[in-house]
Amino acid sequence: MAVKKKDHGRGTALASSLPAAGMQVKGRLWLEKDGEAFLSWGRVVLLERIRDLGSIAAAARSMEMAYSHAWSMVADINRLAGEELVSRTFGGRKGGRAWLTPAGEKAVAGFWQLVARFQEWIKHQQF
Amino acid sequence: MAVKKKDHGRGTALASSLPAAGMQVKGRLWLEKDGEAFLSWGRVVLLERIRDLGSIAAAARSMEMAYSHAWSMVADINRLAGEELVSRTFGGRKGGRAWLTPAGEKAVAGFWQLVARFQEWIKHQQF
DNA sequence: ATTTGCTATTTATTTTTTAGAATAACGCAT
DNA sequence: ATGCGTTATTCTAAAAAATAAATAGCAAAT
Repeated sequence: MAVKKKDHGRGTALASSLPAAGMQVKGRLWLEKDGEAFLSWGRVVLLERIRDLGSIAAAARSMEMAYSHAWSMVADINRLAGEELVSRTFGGRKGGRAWLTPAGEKAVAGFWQLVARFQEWIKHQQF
Repeated sequence: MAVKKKDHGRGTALASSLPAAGMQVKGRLWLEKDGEAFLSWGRVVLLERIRDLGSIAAAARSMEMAYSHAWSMVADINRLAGEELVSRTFGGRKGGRAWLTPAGEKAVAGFWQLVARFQEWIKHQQF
């Protein structure tokens, strides 16, 4: 397998330093709202997949994640954001669909900007 | 309980930004050697406890960690370092003891220096 | 009305991770 | 030589996390 589908787990690094003597500094960032996990790598990837694929079910499948898990993540994200980052309808010929609101798009973009700064910082760290 | 004893788990942040609107940037760093986890917060705390308490068993107890888990962490750390960061003897009146080698002390100090830089960086990040 | 494929929700199962228990070996001190 | 509390090691149990399964509701299109 060329690229792992499930490369967004908890222990997985978001950034890493340039290797020196086989030793690398690895790191991970996430956002908390009122002390509760709000956005992390995996969650932001999920949001992007929802945007790209148009449904929570398809997004979950593409990440080899259980639908119920993806669904509860979306519920948490919307609740903690205090507004909908993901909107959806259900019913209809195609069963329903889900999409990112403008606030959702902003959150995704903002997270990746933060990650980019982190990657830049960590690149210059050494042990 | 004033201070949690087990505050060094995988999902626990090493650093966090100043809270803005209830939203905080949290982060975690670790070191990998040849792609395998080498030093992380929990492992470095374990090394410090070994230094302070003089045995792996006492260190594990103080962190409410199973001895067998602490023991295998020490084995991994020494293996990945390519030299002993923790030395030990066994047998004797007091059963045996463990201590940090100079290389072990250096590793602990170096890790906290890295963490300090990380905390300084993340403090100024915002989402 | 029926079909369709999703959302929504709960419950059960599996997997993974971590803790715990149990046993042997060790060697110094008594 | 015996007792002691550790290191060392393996195996089992428990806890946590993730997946899977199962069911109902929905509304557009046929």
